[in-house]
Amino acid sequence: MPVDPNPAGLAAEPSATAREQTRRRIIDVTIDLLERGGRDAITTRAVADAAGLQPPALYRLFGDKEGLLEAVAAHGFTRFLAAKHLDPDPQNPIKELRAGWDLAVEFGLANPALYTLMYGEPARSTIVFRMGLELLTDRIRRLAVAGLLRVEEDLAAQIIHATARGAVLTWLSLPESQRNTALLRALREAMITAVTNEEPVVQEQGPAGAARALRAALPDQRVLSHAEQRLLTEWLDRLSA
Amino acid sequence: MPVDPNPAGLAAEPSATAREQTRRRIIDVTIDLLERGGRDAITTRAVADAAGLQPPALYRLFGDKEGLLEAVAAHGFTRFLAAKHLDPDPQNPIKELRAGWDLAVEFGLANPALYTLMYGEPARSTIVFRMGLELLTDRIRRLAVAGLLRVEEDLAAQIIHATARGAVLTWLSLPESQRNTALLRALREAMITAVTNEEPVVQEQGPAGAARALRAALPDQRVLSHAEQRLLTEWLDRLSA
DNA sequence: CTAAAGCTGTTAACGTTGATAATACCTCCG
DNA sequence: CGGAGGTATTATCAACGTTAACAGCTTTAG
Repeated sequence: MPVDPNPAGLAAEPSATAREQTRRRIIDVTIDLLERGGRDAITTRAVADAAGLQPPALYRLFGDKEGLLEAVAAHGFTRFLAAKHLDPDPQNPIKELRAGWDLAVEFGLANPALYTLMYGEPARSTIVFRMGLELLTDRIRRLAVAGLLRVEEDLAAQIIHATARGAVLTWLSLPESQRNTALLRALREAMITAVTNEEPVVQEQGPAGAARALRAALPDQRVLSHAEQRLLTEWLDRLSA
Repeated sequence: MPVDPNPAGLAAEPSATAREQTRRRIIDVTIDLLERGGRDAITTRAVADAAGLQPPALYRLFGDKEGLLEAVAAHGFTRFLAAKHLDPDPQNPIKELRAGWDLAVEFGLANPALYTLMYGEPARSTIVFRMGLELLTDRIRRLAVAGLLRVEEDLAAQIIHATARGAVLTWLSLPESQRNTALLRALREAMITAVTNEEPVVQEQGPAGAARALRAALPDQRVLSHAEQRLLTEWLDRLSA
């Protein structure tokens, strides 16, 4: 693993290092090759040729063909997200969740070869997989704060990802004549009902509202001891104030 | 495409033709190689060697490496289904639908390499894809007859397939420490509510929802000490589950 | 019974692929 | 000026998918 050529992080921001520039160029031509000729069009020779290099140069920059593919996957996704502008201050968290799911699916349908590269084999690119999941955390957090989350946050992220992944891959497997957007809508709404509550379980947002809601529901719980519940109740009272 | 050596369908049932026997042997050793060494372990030379043949023999039997992989995918699935015995006269079609979905997912989790081969790339094996969908038609038909189907039959099949596919691939992408069968249950029930008219069981919310809301809002609070917040977070995690 | 036809499988080889060692270029710094 | 260190190149390797040419064996035709 090569070290950062600019460890101090000084200046040098405007134009990235030459190394980074060639990396970007290679990644770009690789994505181009991928979308043009499919997965098998990516050979070290073809990529090097399209980037104006010789094959061994790739190995110094990416270590491996797998490394190149990982870099391509990661960059392809972030590039797509950068093109879209996300609502900076959303108000309806469920609406926002729908939009996020649609965005992920749209990416897959618009870049089938790249998507297949990223999410076809489960073995590859746990990095990209985690990137995608972490992208959801903010949205899910907002749902939780609003008292709209039906399941744990991690599980919610997994459900959202799984439905989107199944939607994209199934869609791409269907012959065009059988593709119907009703499939996408149905899966999205199934995701919504699995992840969210229709009615918020807390009246007002913030710690105080949530604390009051929890305090009201506390008598039903069975996982805390009496002593724990006593102390918890005290804290909830303080938080409610 | 070679013609059936026994077009009349007379006798000759007990032992298949020699051609079919070697095909089976090759397919078997290929599945073995696949499960043992992953996708890349399938090379024409390795397969031929394991089957006691020379590589060109494969080309006469399967035409192509892709043809071999198709045959492997198709046979792997049917072999799994043959091992399970399906309820010949089911009475509750929704229960049967759940069982069918579980079966498909179970197959994926038990044969990850084979499943990835079949359902990783959407381009490959539209044959196997259709086989899987058609396997659902009977179950879906029974739902429709009972008046329990919420959507068109084709769409229902697609939804069932997509949720199972997303479930398996997502599960396999997760590190073992994060795998939780709640994901599978949640996706299965989401599928049920999307496909059938069954009223979703209004699961008792209890304190979990409020606990999740409070946990998400906790970083904003200012009335509890660090230590108190730590302990509280732990309790909230338990209450959320 | 003999000879042609047809499978089935082999040997040998071709072009391509991912990958690496050895080497040349080039720039920066003392 | 003269190394040092990074960068890219040439030459090459082993492995892969695939094909042509040919050899053994069984079945069928005359």
